[in-house]
Parts: sequence; C-alpha cells; structure tokens
Amino acid sequence: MNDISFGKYISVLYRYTQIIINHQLKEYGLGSGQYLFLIAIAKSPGINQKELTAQMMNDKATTAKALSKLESLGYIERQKDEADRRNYKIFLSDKGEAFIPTLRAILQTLTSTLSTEMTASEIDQSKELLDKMLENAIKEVDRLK
Amino acid sequence: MNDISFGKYISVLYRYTQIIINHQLKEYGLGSGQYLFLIAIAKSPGINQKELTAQMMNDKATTAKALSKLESLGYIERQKDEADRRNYKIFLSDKGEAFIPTLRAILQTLTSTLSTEMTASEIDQSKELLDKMLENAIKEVDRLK
DNA sequence: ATCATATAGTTGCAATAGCATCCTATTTGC
DNA sequence: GCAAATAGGATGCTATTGCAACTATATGAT
Repeated sequence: MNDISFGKYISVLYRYTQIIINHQLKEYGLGSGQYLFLIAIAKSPGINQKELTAQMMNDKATTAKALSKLESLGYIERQKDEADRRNYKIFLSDKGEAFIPTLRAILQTLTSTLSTEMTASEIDQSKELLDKMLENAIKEVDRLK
Repeated sequence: MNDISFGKYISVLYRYTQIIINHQLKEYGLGSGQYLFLIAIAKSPGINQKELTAQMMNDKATTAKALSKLESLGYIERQKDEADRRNYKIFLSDKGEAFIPTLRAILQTLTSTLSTEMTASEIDQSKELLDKMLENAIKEVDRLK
C-alpha cells in the first residue's frame, strides 16, 4: 500500500520545506541555510561556533559559512572571546533581534502548514516519531565515525 | 518539552540519512543523489526523464544530472525514443540490474536502522504522518508557483 | 506549409552542506 | 619553559539541488 521508503519521504519533505522557507526568507536576504542559526543564537546569546555546531548538528564549516553570511548581512556580530582568543562569541545585532519575531512567525506558519489536517495528538506523535528516527540516525552516524 | 521545530527535525534527519547512505554507496561509486533514480527505473523500465522527474518530485535538471552520472558509471542506458526524438527511454544496464538487489538491501537496512525500537504500528504511523506532511508541503509549494 | 507555441532535455549559476586541511591560539606533558 | 598535541575556526573542494535560460523536436493554428 505504502511502499515509499523513509529515505524518499525524508528527501522529498526536506527539499519541499527548503523551497517553502527559501521563498519566505527571500525578501530578507536570507536562505534556508541561516534561519536555524538565528533561532539558536537568540536562545543563547554569546554562544560560540563549536556549541552552535553541536546544537545544529552539522559540520563546523557549515556553521562558519552560515555565520559569515549572517554577519555580512548585519544580522549578527562576532566578538573575540578575550578569555580564550580562539573563540568568537556570537550575538544578534539590533537588526537580528528585530527580525526574530518575524522569523518565529514564519516558522510557526511552516509548522501550521505542514500539520494541516492533523490533530494535536498527531502532531505530537509526529514529533515523537521524528525524534526516535533522528536518535537512531545519530547513533548510526556515530557508529560510522 | 519538545520545542524543536518540524523544520529542524526534517533538516537534521535528512542530512544524517544522507551521511549514512553516502557511506554505504561509496564503494559503488554512487552517492545519495542517484540511488532513488535507480529504484524508480527498475520499477519502470523505459521511463523518460519527465516522468522520472515527476516521480522523484525534483527538478528536471536534477534528473538530468543524476542520470548523466548513472550513465557514465554504467548503471543505466539512454535510448532515443524514435517515436518522439525529444525523449530518452531510460533502462538499467546489466550492471544496474545486478546492483538492484544490493541497493534494496541497503535501503532495507536504512529503514531498519531508522525504525530501531519502533513497533510495526509506529512505523506505519510514521509513514502516514510523513505522508500527510508531504501532501501539505506539496500543496504549499504549488501555491507558491 | 509556415510560423508560433509547447515540450523534453541540457547547461550555467548559485546556495547548502560535508569532508579534509590549514592556521592560530591554547593546553598538556616532559 | 618549551615542544607537541589539541581546539576553535576558516578555507578549498566536491556533491546535490533548484531556478533560469537555452537547444532541439513536435504540435497546432492560420
């Protein structure tokens, strides 16, 4: 009946959500590669790139590039950590702070869009199941490294 | 409790599954960008690129590039459709046919990995919920175009 | 029959992302 | 105290992907 593999579901869903988010962020000069970093920085002002990389679960190179773009667009500022000059402390700029509510609204809209015609309990279930799959994927990737 | 957005779940899960699949396909010269095409061609020998693009839900350029790679690696063959010389008919080569069982096993392993510690009914539910989200995403993307 | 339009596929470009490597600053071991 | 190892971050390269523009073939309206 439903013989579509998880691999395909995840791939298509990812690419489609990218298209939706890119479309909504375009007018702010941002793309799908940056918005999750803004959310994370808003939650933890002064965070460094290593911690951001861990939270975002990506490569440190990806973090560096996303932050470069956010900095050049004026959404964030990087301050050398004088206590350990290998680190930067990352903060939202005023422009970044001002954008956060808009961004949260955009993300809320995306969540609503994806969960159209789903009950609250189905939404919870979805997150739980995604969470389980993600945990399994993380363990497998750890095994590979 | 669980305030991770769908956007982040989907993004991380996609990237991690890519890492897993890339790792498993590496020894065959393939990457995550090609394997779903092989599955689709195995199911519909002689399919053309437009139909493949529709099934894969991606851009026709992505299809063209994936098929170029599969062809240069010897997994598929493209025959001009003499009835309409704009089309190619896509077939698996002998090498491609021979690889399909291996590929199916790899995908089965991925599915098993992702669904570790999930009951059969949770797996079904996951697919149903992914399916709903995907339908919603498709509708939204249609709206944007 | 001809010319406009539509369609299948290709190519160029840009964005995202991971891996490997490099650089500089810090820490550790002797 | 200094050499070696480690750590945070940057850079180069490659793969995947989407969009836009292009080519070549086919269809349709006049």
